[in-house]
Amino acid sequence: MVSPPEIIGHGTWYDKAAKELIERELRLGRSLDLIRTESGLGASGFPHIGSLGDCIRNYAIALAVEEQGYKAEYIAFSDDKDGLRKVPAGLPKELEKWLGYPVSDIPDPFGRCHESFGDHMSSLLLEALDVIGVEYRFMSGARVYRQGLLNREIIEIMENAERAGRIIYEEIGQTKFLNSLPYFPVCENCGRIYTTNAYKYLPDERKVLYRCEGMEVKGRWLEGCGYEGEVDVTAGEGKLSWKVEFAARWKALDIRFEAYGKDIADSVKVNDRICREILGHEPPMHVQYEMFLDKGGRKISKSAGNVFTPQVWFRYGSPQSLNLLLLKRFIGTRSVGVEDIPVYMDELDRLEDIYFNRVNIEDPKERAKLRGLYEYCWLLKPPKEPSVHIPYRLLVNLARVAPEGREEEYIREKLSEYGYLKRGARGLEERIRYALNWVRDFEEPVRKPVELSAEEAEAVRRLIGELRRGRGADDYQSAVFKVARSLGLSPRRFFRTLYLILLGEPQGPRFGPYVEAIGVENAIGELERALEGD
RNA sequence: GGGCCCGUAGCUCAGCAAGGUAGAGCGACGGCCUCUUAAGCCGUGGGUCGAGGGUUCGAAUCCCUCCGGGCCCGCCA
Repeated sequence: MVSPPEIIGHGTWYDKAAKELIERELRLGRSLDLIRTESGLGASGFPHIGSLGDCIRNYAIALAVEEQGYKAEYIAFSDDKDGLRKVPAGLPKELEKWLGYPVSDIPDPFGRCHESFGDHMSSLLLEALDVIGVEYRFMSGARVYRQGLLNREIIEIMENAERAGRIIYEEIGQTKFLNSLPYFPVCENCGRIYTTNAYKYLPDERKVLYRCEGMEVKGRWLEGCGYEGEVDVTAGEGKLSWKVEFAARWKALDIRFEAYGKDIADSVKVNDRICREILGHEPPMHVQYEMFLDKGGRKISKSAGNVFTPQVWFRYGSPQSLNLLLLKRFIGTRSVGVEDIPVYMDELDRLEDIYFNRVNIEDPKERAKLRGLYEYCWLLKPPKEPSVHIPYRLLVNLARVAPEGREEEYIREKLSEYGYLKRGARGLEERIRYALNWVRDFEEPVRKPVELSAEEAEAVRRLIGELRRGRGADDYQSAVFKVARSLGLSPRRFFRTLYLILLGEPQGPRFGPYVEAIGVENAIGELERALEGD
């Protein structure tokens, strides 16, 4: 009855899903020569952490399929034929004139670094994929339409547009496609894609007739130019509505798996039926996951319009720590913010300890799962040796007090003193960089001028004298007590004042060694400034 | 209107896939260098796992109902 648990692949959710996927394909009698997974890349705004989640989760399934002994491939499909619906936060208002245009037709707002707006945005995501090590086959929607890769499916859908419209209505109650074709032509006159209404299909010529009559997009009316035209649906001068486009993609590109966020759940539901009933093709296996939400509060980056991008994460944390966030759980809404990065950095260290058997986990299933999760964080290419492990907060604390100009040296010395470097220092440099970035960006000392009483000012003056005469940490330490005693001041209070001056905090590391570390001249300089500011 | 997720220690949350002794961080409390400075370390306390029912030898975990909170979609993508 109680049989030992069978561990599939690396023991993770991905391995289990991959097994189900393969079994499903076997049941359907399809070829197993190549199992493709896919995700759509939004190209109309800055890629968010969640955008990367779409990619890496579908890629992880491809990896898991390969672990089962089959060939697999992940396709990153850029939705760059979609129109611009809203000017992303952080970009100039002038872009409003491009609302409704396909993002692949809009010039790159950042200059000439990319061919188009859409190209710029999707390349930001591709960059992140490269940093993380995701292998993908990139496809641009605009190019796919131009190359005619979806033509057979487009025609089939146009010929059955009435049925498609009914399916959409039945599934989600949307009436629009009962009267319009699920195809958006790019207006030959004004160049916009969301203002056109395709109302008639001419099967012999494979053309749709349309009027540029305008549409409401994100609560805002985009007035059409009134142009009436016709367009060949195989010419790549328009696109299918999302309500039917996925189905076309799935069949034409032979996609077997697509995990998606719940925001597009309705579209997937409709497309599943379109795929089966109109294209006669069994849709891919799906898994639905929750969204990643921005945590309010902390300012991240002005230039990025406060979007929590992968690039922001990489400033403070490793690619693998981001993978951990994205892979560890599928269900449950995740509110994420930069403040979570230390947690994931530390958790990854724990997983690494488990992977390298420095920490024993009794339950074999549990152990397999955690080791597997670690391996997937490295996209199944884990390092041969563990890295150095230092609690992120400790690094931040050290980075905060590290004397300017020799931060790294100081941090290394301290860590060595604390015994953290006994097993080597693999990856220490990056960790120090992350912590320094953290402190620079979030803990820029808000050193308010310290108000000194006459007595305290006198104490500071005397201390400066003592520091000048002193030689080394012990002298500096003693000086504080000497001065405090000479004025009948409580050393506790005096230390507090000194830390407020030097660090902006009421506490700090042992005074003498700290003064030595930052350089006694620097310390004296700070103290003199405090006197002047009085 | 339709759908999804969450509810676990004072606080923030992990654990739930594939049931097997209730976990972490922060806070609180106690201790650990000494010329009163420990951003560190060690330890302690703290939970009817939202409520009720079901399945099971066994449920935080699976199923059902209810209560409370949140999110997504609604003629765009």
